[in-house]
Amino acid sequence: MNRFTIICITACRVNPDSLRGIVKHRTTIRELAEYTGLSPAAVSYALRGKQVSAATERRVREAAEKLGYEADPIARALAGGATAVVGLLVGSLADFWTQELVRAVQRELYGAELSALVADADGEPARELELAQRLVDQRVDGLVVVPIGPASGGWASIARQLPVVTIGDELPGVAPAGEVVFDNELGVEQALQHLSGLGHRRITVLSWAVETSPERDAERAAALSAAALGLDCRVVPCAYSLNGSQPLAAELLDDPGRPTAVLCLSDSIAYGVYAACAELGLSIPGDVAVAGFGDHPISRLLAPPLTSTVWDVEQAAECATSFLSQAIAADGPQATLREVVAPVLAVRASTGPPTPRRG
Amino acid sequence: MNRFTIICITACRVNPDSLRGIVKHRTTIRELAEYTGLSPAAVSYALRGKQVSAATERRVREAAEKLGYEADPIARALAGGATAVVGLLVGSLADFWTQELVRAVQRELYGAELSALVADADGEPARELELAQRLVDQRVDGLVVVPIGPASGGWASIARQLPVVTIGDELPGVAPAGEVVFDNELGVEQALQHLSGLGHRRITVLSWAVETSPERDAERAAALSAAALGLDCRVVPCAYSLNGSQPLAAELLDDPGRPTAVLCLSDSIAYGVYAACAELGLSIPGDVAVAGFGDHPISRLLAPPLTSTVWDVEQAAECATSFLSQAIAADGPQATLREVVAPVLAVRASTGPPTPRRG
DNA sequence: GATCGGTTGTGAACCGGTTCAGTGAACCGG
DNA sequence: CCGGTTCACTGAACCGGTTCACAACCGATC
Repeated sequence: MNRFTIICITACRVNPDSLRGIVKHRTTIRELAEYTGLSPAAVSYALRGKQVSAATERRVREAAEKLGYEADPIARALAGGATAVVGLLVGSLADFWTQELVRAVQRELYGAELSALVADADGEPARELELAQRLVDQRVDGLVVVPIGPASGGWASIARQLPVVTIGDELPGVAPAGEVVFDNELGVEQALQHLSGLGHRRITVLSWAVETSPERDAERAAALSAAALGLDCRVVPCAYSLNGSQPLAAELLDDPGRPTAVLCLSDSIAYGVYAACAELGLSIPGDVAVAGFGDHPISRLLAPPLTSTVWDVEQAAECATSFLSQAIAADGPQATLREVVAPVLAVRASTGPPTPRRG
Repeated sequence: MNRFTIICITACRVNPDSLRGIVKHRTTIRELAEYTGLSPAAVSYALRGKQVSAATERRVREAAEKLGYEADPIARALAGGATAVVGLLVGSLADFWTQELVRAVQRELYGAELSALVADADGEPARELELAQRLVDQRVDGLVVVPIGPASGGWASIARQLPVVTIGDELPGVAPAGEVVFDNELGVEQALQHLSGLGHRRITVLSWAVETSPERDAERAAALSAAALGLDCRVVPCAYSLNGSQPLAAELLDDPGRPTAVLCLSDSIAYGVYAACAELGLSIPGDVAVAGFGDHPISRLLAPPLTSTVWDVEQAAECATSFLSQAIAADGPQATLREVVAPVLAVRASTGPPTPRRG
């Protein structure tokens, strides 16, 4: 059998202009240098307003405008510059409040001309540090963390490499660039006082299943015991989502000796309690009073509307972004910026006085 | 006044090993080359299993393992390789269903060892393309888009540069790498049939305020008119969020000639209607029946539980990620992968027969 | 034994910025 | 007029990979 080899040589002289729009060519700094008659180094400096005369800077800027030059973020990152990307690491994206926080942070970052590389530990504390390292490898300029894991040495090492801002819980011993702290201690105290005031004595706290450091654990225990004067109060760790809390709540409430009130440290958890109550035919707040934490926009639409502790996500996001921007601009270790967000208890119909049990 | 100049010279001989853990040093490909006695090029090839003998490949892999070598994603990206980052561009992160989708996509991407650069157009269609371009500039390997804007020429150009997968609406004329399509036409038809079957005649559809292309607009109009046989059906565009829909719904319902049923093309919109009803003292479904779209996990917890059209976010996310992975691996234009997700109407207590009006 | 084709591996250029050391020119006080 | 600064800019190295063109080597074929 014969084999034919067909050779086809086409001489092709393409006018570069005709490629515009088909293959996009980014203007490089060297082209800009040639155009302005300067060296690439001078252009690089000029664009960042350093070490050049005002006249040159203006000339370069005009040329950049004209040629539509924009620095390649990847090349800039490799050379050690900023990427304008920050990492946003959350403990559990399944939690509705966290979702709202992500939205708010995204909006703020857009205003600050930053992009976000979002990572979700999906409720597994062990995954947190690995994801953080991955973000660092991507050369993010900074990190916003909503921690659920313990504050290990790995965090300290990361915080030394780039600015880290925490939202919600702290990472003790890490010395981040900024902290937006929720005063959980006070929040829990207020909520328990409210329930206690209504006459509840047997209360269960559904806490998030966070692998806290000893200090934070102690903090929380202290808050609980302090506020719990005279209260029969149990703390149960719980998955940070609706699907996680529903079965746990069902088990907890399907018992004549059930608590008269449940305080959930996240609205997502409270939603699971609602679902469990519906399943068991228990009425809220008649059979069991329920309070949440975070105050998701939907909570006031539930039946009954959910009593919840308001944590302002907009404020938290604004602070965190501002802290991070400052730390990135400062470009060196500074004192930790800190903002404590005060809890406000929004009392709604899901909490009322306990009804006396027959038996 | 005297000036003292203090010169302090400290001869400092640092053992490189002692710096470990203080400043993290990434092993580079050249170090790995030196260690194995090969050239950097050979190592690069070996790590990607190309053009090298099996023995060499094994040797390099072992050395990489031993030295803890991991390729720098930034350098790789600059050299034209893959970044293992994909862009996730959503029309409105304020929409709860979109939030769920983002969560699901994140989880899938984690499984595929990809990271996500998330961008939110925040309900503004004009912002969509700009954000997409920004993601392309960041050298993402691909793009997952939940579009709200029109399919302009800009999209076609982007789809030619990298794989694009759409979820939900399509971008006609763009030829993306993959499409996960929601059959909105059928979904709307089913919902309207349900309402019609209950006896509703005057129905308002609160649609998302999407700047659709003519084709999609026509599609939707066709679906509506086809299903709306005998129905007095009005379509009103609405912001894609609770806060956006509540005032609109309040205005719409504060009118004796109000519709007997409202079909919302997103659960977020329906939540706004619930809020408006609470405000106006209208009962659901007695005074007005309400149906949603998307079936957010919370919807079944509302009072009354919301009738909604189920769009499975897990399935959509899985498909989209799979399509994108395939397209990235194929590394060249392929036929568009396509999956149509069928709507399933979950009937709950928020829809019932209309009550006759007095007057 | 010369030629050929295929496999492995190398050297160097390249991606597109940043930055350091160095050079000339202008400037200044003595 | 001279030594010392400061200013504005340049050349070249560098970040850490990828890839192209080519060389060395091998066995098989004519």
